[in-house]
Amino acid sequence: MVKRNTRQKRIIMDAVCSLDHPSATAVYERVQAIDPKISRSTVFRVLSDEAAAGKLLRLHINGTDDRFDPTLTSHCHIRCRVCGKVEDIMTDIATDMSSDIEGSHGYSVEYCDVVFYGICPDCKDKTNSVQTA
Amino acid sequence: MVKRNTRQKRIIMDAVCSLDHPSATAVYERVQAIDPKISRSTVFRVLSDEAAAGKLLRLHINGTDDRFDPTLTSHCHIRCRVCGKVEDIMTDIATDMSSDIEGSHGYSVEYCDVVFYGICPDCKDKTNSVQTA
DNA sequence: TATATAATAGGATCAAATCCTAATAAGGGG
DNA sequence: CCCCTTATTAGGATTTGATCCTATTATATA
Repeated sequence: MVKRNTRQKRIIMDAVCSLDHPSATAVYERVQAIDPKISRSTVFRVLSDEAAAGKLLRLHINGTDDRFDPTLTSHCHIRCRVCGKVEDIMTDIATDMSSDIEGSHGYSVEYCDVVFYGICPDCKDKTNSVQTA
Repeated sequence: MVKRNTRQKRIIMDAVCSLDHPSATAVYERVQAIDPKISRSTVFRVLSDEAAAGKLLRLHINGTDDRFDPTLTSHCHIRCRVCGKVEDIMTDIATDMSSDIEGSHGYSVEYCDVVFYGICPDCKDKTNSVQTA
């Protein structure tokens, strides 16, 4: 008996998928709304375990707590420094970079995190309307 | 009177420069060895302030606490998952990527973090010698 | 269905980071 | 060169994301 498919685990994974790059706390709040009996430690443990098992990505993004991402294909992220939103960027540039690094630095590269920081179109629009008002 | 050049600040910045991508705690320990009267909160505050002022980079790297880097020119990082070492990779690929993102996603990109994870040449050698032994 | 044990609930605990306030000292003005 | 304003620090309290601990629960196999 290796791994059990528990109700808690299903609810937690559903929450990750239905939210947008949520933090563990955000997942916990969503899960609480569905079943208040599910404990914080279960949420943190399941997220950690699933990330360690490669079922989720665990993202370290400047200025926020860790985020979780069910999208496993190679991609980048971008965070708006105004509204805090994190978005996927489906590009595979990192793969080319990884092989460059292998050659030039002698590392075996296993994984690559690329995070852009900036201002999203929505927040740019808002800033502009304030300026022109 | 805008900003003061204090002895504590000088010691802390020297420590960051003499260490290799140190965490705040590593800086604190180095600083303690020089002057045990300098408090932990001063170290954390100075590092945060200098990072916010753009005098240092603050790196969020998976599986470790924040690291600080006095190198301000655009570059990437790589972390060995065996020994934990963090190295600079002086490449400017991120700049090209940033302008791509501006075009395709409408963001104003201000900054980009690129972190590779893998195994450094030293740790690879050790692994090999164990295997062949 | 019975049972061995993986997984959870809930609280305790840990550590990085921040906050608070009286005391200190940097550095510009006189 | 010294004084005075106030930015900065020391030191401890506090916050918070995350992990750990243990009795209890419930999954999945025989």
